[in-house]
Amino acid sequence: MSADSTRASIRAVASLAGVSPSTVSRALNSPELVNAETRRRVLECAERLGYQPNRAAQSLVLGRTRNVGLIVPDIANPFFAPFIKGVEAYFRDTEYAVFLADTDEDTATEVRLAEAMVERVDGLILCAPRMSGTRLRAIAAKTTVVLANRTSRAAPSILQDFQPGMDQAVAHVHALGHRRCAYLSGPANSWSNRRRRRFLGVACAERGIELVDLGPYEPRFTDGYRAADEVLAAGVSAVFAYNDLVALGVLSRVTARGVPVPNEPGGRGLSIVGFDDIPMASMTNPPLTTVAIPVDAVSRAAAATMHSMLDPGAPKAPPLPPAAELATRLLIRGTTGPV
Amino acid sequence: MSADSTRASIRAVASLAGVSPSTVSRALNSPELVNAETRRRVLECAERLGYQPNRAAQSLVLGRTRNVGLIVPDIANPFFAPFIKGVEAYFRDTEYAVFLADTDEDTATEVRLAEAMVERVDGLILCAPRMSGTRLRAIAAKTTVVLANRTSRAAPSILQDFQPGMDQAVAHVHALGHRRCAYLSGPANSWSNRRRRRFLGVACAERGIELVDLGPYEPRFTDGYRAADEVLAAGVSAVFAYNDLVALGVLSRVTARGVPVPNEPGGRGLSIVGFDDIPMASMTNPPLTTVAIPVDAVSRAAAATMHSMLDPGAPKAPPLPPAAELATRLLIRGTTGPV
DNA sequence: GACGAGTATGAAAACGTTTGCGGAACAGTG
DNA sequence: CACTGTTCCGCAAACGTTTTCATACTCGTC
Repeated sequence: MSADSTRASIRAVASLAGVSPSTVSRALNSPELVNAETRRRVLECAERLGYQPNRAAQSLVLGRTRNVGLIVPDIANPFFAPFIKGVEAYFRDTEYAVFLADTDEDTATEVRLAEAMVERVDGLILCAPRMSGTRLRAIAAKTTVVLANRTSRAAPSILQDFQPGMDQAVAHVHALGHRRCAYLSGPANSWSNRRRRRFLGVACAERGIELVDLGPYEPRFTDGYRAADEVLAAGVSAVFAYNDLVALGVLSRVTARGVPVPNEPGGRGLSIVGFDDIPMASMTNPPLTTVAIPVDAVSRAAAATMHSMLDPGAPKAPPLPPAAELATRLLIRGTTGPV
Repeated sequence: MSADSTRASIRAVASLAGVSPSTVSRALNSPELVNAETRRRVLECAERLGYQPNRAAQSLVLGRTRNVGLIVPDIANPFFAPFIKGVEAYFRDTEYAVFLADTDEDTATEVRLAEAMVERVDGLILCAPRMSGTRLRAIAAKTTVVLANRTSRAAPSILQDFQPGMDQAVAHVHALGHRRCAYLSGPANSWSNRRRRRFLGVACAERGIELVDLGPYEPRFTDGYRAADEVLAAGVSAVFAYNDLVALGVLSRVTARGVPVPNEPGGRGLSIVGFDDIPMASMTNPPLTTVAIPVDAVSRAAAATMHSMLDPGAPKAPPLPPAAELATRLLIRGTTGPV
């Protein structure tokens, strides 16, 4: 029921195999340095004793933990689930284990967690971190970090190219006849939010669409409720939400208020465009038109980058996927229609 | 950009403070053993050098890592998110860090991950593990384990009491006039599934409701699609799904096929009852009637149990919440109606 | 038959802590 | 003053590995 019964040490297998601990270590880590026959014997003895090298001792002498940390703002946000899974899947058949933590979208928690992790990992993957650039640099000084959805000179970052998706979305909405739209802003200190807003602004300006800013809102379903009423009050015919959760909140609330989605011939109604393409987005009624993010590519790229930074000679790890893979794109479904 | 620049060791602060390493260690860990003044000086020096004890060295000598592992079947299953958050929140202001891993609902992966974690943690919280009892015992022999949603003699388990919720659900459906219902089974080797099915069976038998078994299905939205068609073919007026994801899949597919939810006066239609009360459940149209699980209580109890097993003298950790807290209960929303 | 080049192995140091043991200083007691 | 007890602190061992260095042995080669 507990971790007692003194696990077999390297010395135990050494004496069982009639060799020195050094030889056991070599047999395990650098096979080419030991005689094939003794190696076989050592391995057999190790197997017999159920020998597992003590991680702490290895870490101590090697100066590395074989752990990597992964910090995301919110596990419950379905956008991050595939990201997490991607990273975990990458490291699964690696000697690394991954520490996952969730900051609850809170910057202070994020910093605390990052500090706590630094001591236990070789590298830290920060997904959409909100902390200040200074903090980020401080962390990056202490360990290897890779950023996703956030730029910084302190560490390499994996980014999506928001432009194509945003451009397609605006073109789509413009083609449907919308001329006055709203943007539901996400957290103010979020890099994603600023980028999305920027490209949206550019695309709208190019096409002569008037853009109303609302928010900021937390990227949660319930914040979409709040947003919905403001959207309706703002007198726009279409709305771009910071992300799908907010969009779905809007959809739910707007529908409940009897406003048709998408717009109806009579001029009433609202078109909604989300962002992320979370699984739920295709399950609603009507299904959500949204800008899809190549999250698998992003997570794999982040993991691979980390891996190759930690083990420069790693066998896996294509350095970086071609930029094209990271492009966003519009998925037209049921929540957008002609005005 | 990397983890170099040789962090300050305990020796460095010792020599700066003009004491021996032992004294520094004691000043940090057992304040009562050192003179107040020297302690102050040591602490100040440690602070000045930004000293952080080397975790690996501590682990090596203490034989404990101050890490706990948490393994769940699927992060993307929104039922687990609150569970994870609960555990993480509990350990946040503790000296423990938590390793989270996701098995992708795969037993082999689960075993692999558990094995990998055993070397890196002091204890393992297994949420709804699918592995065999034998395996479970093997793991429990190597480290401290706490189970959630799974019984075993090998380790303490935190369970929900499915009975009240199931009973309420059946009573509700019975009151609405349903007499022939289906159960959409979850994974065959899932303890939750067996329990849910059992109590459901009993409650239905008591009230003279005929119960049709369908499945098993994976607990995913898309499996709900598949299930929906079988449900419709089975000629039942109400269905109990293994969990909310499946229920929502059914809802989506059934609605798409033009079958009203809930039942209409004419005799057509279907009533749907889910299980878990995931956030999405209240967001659909109509919102899902479901059996809510006290997931916060379960996760906190699991974490607290682990904590008190690891540090018997822990200051926090109320041993176990009263059993009542762990009872499930029915949430009547929009997907159930009179037949 | 000595020598150089490999090849295979062991001894020991090192990694950074914690902690048992003992010693020094000091105060209190007879 | 001799003693006992306390308080504070340093020495050194120990934790389980990896790796450097040295050594012993085996082969060919001149």
